[in-house]
Amino acid sequence: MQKQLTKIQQEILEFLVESKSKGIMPTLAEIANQFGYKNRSTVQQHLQAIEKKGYIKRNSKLSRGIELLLEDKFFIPQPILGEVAAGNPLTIYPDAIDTVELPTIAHMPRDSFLLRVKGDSLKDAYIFTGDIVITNPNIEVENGKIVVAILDDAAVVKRFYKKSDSIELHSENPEYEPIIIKKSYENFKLVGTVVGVYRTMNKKVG
Amino acid sequence: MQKQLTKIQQEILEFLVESKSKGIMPTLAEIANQFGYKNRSTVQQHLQAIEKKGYIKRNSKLSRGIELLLEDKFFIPQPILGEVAAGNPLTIYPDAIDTVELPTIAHMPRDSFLLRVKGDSLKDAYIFTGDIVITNPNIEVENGKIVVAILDDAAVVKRFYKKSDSIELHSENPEYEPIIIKKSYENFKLVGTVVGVYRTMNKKVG
DNA sequence: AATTATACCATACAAATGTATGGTATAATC
DNA sequence: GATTATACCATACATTTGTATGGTATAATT
Repeated sequence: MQKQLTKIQQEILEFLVESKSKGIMPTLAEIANQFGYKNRSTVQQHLQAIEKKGYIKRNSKLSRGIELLLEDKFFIPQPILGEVAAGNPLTIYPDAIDTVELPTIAHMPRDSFLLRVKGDSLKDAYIFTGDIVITNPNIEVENGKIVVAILDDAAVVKRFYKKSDSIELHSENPEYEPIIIKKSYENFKLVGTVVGVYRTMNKKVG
Repeated sequence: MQKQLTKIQQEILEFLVESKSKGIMPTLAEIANQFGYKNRSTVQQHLQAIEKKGYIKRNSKLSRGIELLLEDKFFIPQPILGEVAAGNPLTIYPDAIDTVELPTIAHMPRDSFLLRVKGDSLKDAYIFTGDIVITNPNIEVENGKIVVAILDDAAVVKRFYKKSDSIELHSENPEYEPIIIKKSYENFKLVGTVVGVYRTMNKKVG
């Protein structure tokens, strides 16, 4: 069991976790700057205290060498941009509707975003309500891949098939009919390709 | 479209991706050391070339300040240590049996490892054959969590319940009976807690 | 009353770090 | 034949970085 951190130590640790989620650990100077300290020694001493209590490990003389221990106990909120329907289309929201607490284990590349799935039309592709799909708008959409698309101002996640004069969005669940979009139809936009599915085990599922 | 990298540039870029997956970008000196260069300027010039071709961004004067662009095109092979049965116990392998290409989006904490699931006893917890479970041995096992355990030299992934004089491993699939282990039984060992599930979308599933 | 933990500051220093400049050599391209 | 890209080297330098030491002040604990 870890010892209790003081409020300031907790704030510094949170800053470390947040930094790590952005991909780069801060230097002492950057931490000092963040908290308005005029001196790196102040930070140094806080870090020593945090290390002594077992939350981090400082790698001697290595720049940006702070390691987070107990990584999976640190959670950072990530915005969820909307809910995406695996069954019938759902409305997509302009701003983040919710946040999901991803462990620092799940790094977000800058150009990807998260969507939470609602509905069960992709259940035969093993994607379920509550799953977070990692969506990348910069990956070329290919036949047979699972994509996120906006159709009439609603978002869907479906398997993509390009035909000669139309685009078909298939569900894997036979209860749902494929959506067929004629090429002339304008209220259709591909958002991105689903590159992965991530599910945390923090909350009991099922 | 990106310009073609030379072989050396490609190797350096791969080293950067690998480093990032380990959580910390290298300094010029560390790269030089890795490739046997006697001088940081050599690295500096390679990085300039890689940046010019659009693969990375160097943040001026910032230590370890290399950013990876096109992150989702970078995949790093991670060893899968074995197969884990969600149904009946499977043999566990001493060494890596395979590798999976995880995108850099899925960060591996140093102390976690990957196991590939085989079997469908956890299908009601939405874990299926082929899924990669991220397992952390340093997280306290709690009631109701999904854990990996070794039972008679076979590995299983099940939901964990501690009773007064026994441990029960439950499947979510009613077709499988719970495994009940008496406290006196010795050929049982908890391996770790499943902290996440990752599934790539590269191969067609279903 | 004495001790300890916390929360800052200033000053100092060796090593690490990114950067710059100039040089050599080879292969490919124009 | 001239130019350009590639692939190294050496030397140099201003900053950055982690670390060390010593100091002040407050609150909590013994």
